[in-house]
Amino acid sequence: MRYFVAVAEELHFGRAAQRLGIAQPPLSRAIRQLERRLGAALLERSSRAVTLTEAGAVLLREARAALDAVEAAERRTRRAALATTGRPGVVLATKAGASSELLAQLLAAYAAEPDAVTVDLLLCGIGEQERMLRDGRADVALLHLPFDTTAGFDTEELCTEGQVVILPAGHPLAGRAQVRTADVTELPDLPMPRWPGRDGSYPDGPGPQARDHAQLFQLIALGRACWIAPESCRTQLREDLAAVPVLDAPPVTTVIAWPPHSRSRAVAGLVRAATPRSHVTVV
Amino acid sequence: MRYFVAVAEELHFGRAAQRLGIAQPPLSRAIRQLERRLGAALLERSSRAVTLTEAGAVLLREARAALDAVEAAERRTRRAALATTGRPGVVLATKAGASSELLAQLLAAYAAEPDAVTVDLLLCGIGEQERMLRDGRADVALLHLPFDTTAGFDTEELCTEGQVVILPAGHPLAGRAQVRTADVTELPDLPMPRWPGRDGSYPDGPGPQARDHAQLFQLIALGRACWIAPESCRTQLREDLAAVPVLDAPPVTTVIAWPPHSRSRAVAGLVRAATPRSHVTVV
DNA sequence: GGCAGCGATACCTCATGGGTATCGATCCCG
DNA sequence: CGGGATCGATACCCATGAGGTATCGCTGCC
Repeated sequence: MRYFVAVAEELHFGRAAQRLGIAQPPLSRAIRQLERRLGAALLERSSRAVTLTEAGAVLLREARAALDAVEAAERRTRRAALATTGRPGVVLATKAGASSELLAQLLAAYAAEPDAVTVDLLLCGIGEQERMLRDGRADVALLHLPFDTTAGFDTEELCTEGQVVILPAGHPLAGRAQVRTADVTELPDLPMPRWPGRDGSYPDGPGPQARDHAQLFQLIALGRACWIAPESCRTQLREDLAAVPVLDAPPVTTVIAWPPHSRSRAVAGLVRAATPRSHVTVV
Repeated sequence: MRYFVAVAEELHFGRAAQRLGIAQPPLSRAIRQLERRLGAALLERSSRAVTLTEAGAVLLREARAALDAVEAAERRTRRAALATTGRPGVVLATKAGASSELLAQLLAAYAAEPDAVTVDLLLCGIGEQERMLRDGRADVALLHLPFDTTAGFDTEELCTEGQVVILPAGHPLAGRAQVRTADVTELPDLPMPRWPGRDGSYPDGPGPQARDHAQLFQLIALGRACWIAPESCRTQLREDLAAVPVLDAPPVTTVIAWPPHSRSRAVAGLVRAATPRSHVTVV
């Protein structure tokens, strides 16, 4: 299955074989044998290009999920073994540079619990938290709707906030009490920067390229870009930047998410610490 | 991993090997090797009994999920291949004998869709739908909260209904307009029947044994048992049975559920057909 | 104390996964 | 229009390792 995913992603037997660290002929045979076992044509080989069939596309999705599940099984078992012999811990995946205040509160609240263990933070790129949770590199994650998808996880809502546009301090719009999306997406002098995708390549289009938040803020301060972000980022803004609420931007909801069959008491503790409201309303 | 799950479930190398169709020594070696690869003690062997360690319990849960995911990948790919060459179809898992009216409506509404395909019904025992969905034997399922758990699936609420107690027509309580749970659980003459678990064995306790709904209704009609069930079962009641609403029984919510990464247009169609309310409210 | 039950070990066999060399079909380009 | 380059398939070989049989060693138990 790992083999099939590699070929389906590369759409090229040679490169896929190289990526897998094996030769090309065994890979060809393995795929053919998988096709015979499943009784399904997975790839269309036209001697010049390889394309996925309908069934191949289905298998690609399902196989990714399955491979993530076995990786998660191995990783979580290793961690569980470490936890009994050495220092126990729990891995929390969160977006780099987001919700620092909420995160600090959460960590403080959890640390106050009687059986709290070490919380290892895993700072992820855009949308990487889901993957981390799925393949076991993280035990629990903070996700941001509507950007991330919570499909397949148990979640608990933490907070909802509006979005602001981040502008250079001197910009004409920076004095406004509020703006609308159209006001800032159509600024020819301040285009949205482009972020690298998971493969490290930048999408086409106008706007400068930014690799991280520091670069992003630098670009904005220089008057070369603007950016829309959740309100809570205000606490991290430099002095030469301004934030103006965007009225019609979708509100961002932060949720804490964990794999549905998790029985870890550390994860349960974190979730409990993250949602004190339920206790409050009960009392 | 299959090997480990077998041993962890049997807690006995010999029986597990037999179940797997292999000899005992290779199984011992495979487990030991898995333990070395993961760097974790999974089983406590005390020469007279085998028990799970902490890490072993984690792996058991995770490995079950992973194995289900792998099976699901194979099954769904096979079905996808069949769908392109032969007759396409979608498998709907539902509890045997439940929500027949809702189900009929759903099937009718879906059949009216332009690109509807054959819907194969998979009638499941108590709580089996989740398993079917997880390991790919079903593409979509009707679940009943709070009995089933929707963990790990995408869901859409269909309807919520109260519960009724089913009594013999002549019973004193049958004339009441409503009862409370305590009124019927403490009837010494009408105990709740016992259902077989997933392994086919009956739990201990009072009450007759029933294997299916026909037997259950027969027992009630004979004045040997009573039963609490969702309101909608009234349409299937025989004439010699009566149903009385139970005030404080938890309401039952029927939801349609599907695996979160499903991109099947048939599943999407079924969900759309199941939730016409969104269309209605829009119009 | 002998026996039965159970997991571990020793040793053998063969199926299978992987490697190298090569073929056959396209497409590209001069 | 033909030669070379590209890429997947095929043929053949070898080594690893999964699985089988026989047996050991430990531990309760009658």
